[in-house]
Amino acid sequence: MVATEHPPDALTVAEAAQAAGLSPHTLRYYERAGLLEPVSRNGSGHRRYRAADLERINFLTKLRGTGMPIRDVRRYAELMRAGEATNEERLALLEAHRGTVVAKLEATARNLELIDWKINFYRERCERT
Amino acid sequence: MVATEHPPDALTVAEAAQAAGLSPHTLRYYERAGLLEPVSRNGSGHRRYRAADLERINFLTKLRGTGMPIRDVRRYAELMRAGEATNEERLALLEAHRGTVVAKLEATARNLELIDWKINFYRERCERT
DNA sequence: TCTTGACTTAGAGCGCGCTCCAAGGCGTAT
DNA sequence: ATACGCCTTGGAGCGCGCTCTAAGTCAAGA
Repeated sequence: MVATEHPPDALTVAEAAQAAGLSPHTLRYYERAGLLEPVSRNGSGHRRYRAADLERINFLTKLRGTGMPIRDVRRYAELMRAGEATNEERLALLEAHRGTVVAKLEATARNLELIDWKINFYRERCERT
Repeated sequence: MVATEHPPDALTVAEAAQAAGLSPHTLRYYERAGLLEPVSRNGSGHRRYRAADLERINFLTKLRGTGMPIRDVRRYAELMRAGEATNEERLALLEAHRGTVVAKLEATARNLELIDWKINFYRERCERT
């Protein structure tokens, strides 16, 4: 069988990766790189992902999905590990990231305007009514 | 003097790079990589950028600025070189890219929602009114 | 004449973010 | 017993997009 003992509701690395839309390789890499706390293991040393792990993975994929660099995600993870005292800094990190993302969205939208203009240009030239 | 003879209104690589918000290195790299037609040279073999070059550079920075991969920009440049017969394909390329960009914008906006939620969470927790 | 400084090239190097490989372990099915 | 299949690890490799280096050319100024 694949997932040996499934004690409570824990997922294997393959299952968790699938659920997160990542590869098992990537999920292990994130853990090694300090983006994720070391996840619990079963008797054979295999990773077992529980709901809390999946939630953290979900949030980190949002961070990555908005372009936050690995090193900043790691920083965020370190702050999590450091406890409640770091709430202010976590907030600052997220706010700074938000600013970056919004700026990037706006810049992309502006760049897209010229591309749209060019698309219209070609549409007319191609006599597609 | 820096820019030897400035015959009509042509810019040196440094000037053109500055105008485009790129480095001279990058501008030469784009030319080598086929993203840009070989630009004209002065008697000493130095590049001289004219208005038409600057326009093409401007457009390619929009493509790059919306995340189009180098290889696709090169493809677009090849189509330009191949003449009017490729208008349809150029249009298709730009439309496909537009779709990719819009999808990415939407995905980013969705990802940002959860991040915003988290920001609000921390704002409350930090008792910042 | 010599120095300065921007230019030229081919090619090497780099940071990022994965992605994969090799060698080995463990638990179940045959 | 043996094979299968998924797991483990450290470390190598890769694709992308620059970014820089080295060695050399050229034109102008002192």
